[in-house]
Amino acid sequence: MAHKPRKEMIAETRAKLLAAARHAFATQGYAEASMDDFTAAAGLTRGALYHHFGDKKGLLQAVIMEIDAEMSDRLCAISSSAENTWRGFVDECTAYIEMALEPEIQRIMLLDGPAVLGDPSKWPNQSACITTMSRSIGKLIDEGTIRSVDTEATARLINGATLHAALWIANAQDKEAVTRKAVASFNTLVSGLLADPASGRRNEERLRGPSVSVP
Amino acid sequence: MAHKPRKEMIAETRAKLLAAARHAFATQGYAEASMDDFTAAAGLTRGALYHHFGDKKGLLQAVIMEIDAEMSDRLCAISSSAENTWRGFVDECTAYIEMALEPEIQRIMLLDGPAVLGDPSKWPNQSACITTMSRSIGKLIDEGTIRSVDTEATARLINGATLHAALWIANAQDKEAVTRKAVASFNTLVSGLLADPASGRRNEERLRGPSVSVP
DNA sequence: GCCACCTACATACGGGGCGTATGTGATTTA
DNA sequence: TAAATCACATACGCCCCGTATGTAGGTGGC
Repeated sequence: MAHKPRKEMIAETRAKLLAAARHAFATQGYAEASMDDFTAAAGLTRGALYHHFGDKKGLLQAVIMEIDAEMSDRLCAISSSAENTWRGFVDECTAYIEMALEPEIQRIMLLDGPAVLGDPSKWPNQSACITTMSRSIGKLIDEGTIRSVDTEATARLINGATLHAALWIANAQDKEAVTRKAVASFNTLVSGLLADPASGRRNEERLRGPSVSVP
Repeated sequence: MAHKPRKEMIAETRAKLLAAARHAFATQGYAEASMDDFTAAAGLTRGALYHHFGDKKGLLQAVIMEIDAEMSDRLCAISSSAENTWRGFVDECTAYIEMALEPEIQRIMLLDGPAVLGDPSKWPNQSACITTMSRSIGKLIDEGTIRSVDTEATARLINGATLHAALWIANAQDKEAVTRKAVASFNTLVSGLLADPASGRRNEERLRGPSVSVP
């Protein structure tokens, strides 16, 4: 195995740079992360970085696309394995909150990403998470479970609500108590979407229990 | 009027620095704004700035506190002048969306602020907007208009939802169409809070019309 | 199989921005 | 009026980004 094929070597260095940057951005934040430092940690120099990603923003964009794809995969897996569509939708939302509690996602996707690259809806990946959630909402409308609303608008509203809830939880002292409050309020809110409010309120009681777990 | 009193001169330079920084942060963003440049634009130097605000972050914090106070005042005025509590609450939410459409607020309060200073809930001012909204929700619960939910949690969820809606609208091409969709979905969502869903759905029709105007 | 070429990456250079240390003139206090 | 304080300016060094240039190893044509 004297030499790996060239393409493979290139992909490997690219991956190493991406991983190093991702780690640095997650732990120190975009602004504080020195390109010299984390390229050196990957056994490379800034030259390689500029060759592959253009500039620091381009690097962040690449990191974000990677994380976004991972998040989307996780959400799809969750919603597709639920017993019914509505339950899958709620699971998806709570999973979103849980993901937003992860420091890496919070720092890169929720704080630095929007500040450096602008509104996520304009990101190249078109924020796959929103797309996933929009699809779930569309299914619920087709089923007649929820009222006929604009899927993207609703997805964005819910997205924003859960996201902020996660930020709140992550910075709270008593995470469990705050999580419980947030989930309860969230369930009340989304019950407004249901076509049959009465059934929604029955469901709500059932859901209030094991919705979100805190690490 | 040979010389103004000293205290007044000091307050004046502080205000000049604050205004210059606020303008620079709003138009160029925190990271791109050069302290040398905008202090010079105010007829001063970085020395004055470090004397008054400690460092660049401290300056941003001061700017944020100023804007936050202004936003809180505006929201209070709106909710207190409504015909009833629920209507005041909805007005408050739509006003929040409108404010988030202003480039200055969007850039400083929604993008750079959280990225540089961390979660707004930990800001010194405790984000007066959230407090204002929590109070409104508390009143609605006392009235029996809405169901008994945790006020802060609900305020944060709604806050996040409206905020994201605003970001979405601001970056859309057809702002009016997007605004209409967002407002409609928002009304559907918050109807989940109402104690009497049926009355809520009646109200909703009434509200769907002139809720948010786009500049 | 040799040579010109290209590509992936390293090295070198310049500029700008932040933070700090130090200086200075005006104002206050005794 | 002399000393001390304070508001602000000046000067310096460091770090970090982006670009321009260099180089070695692989690639393709003949």
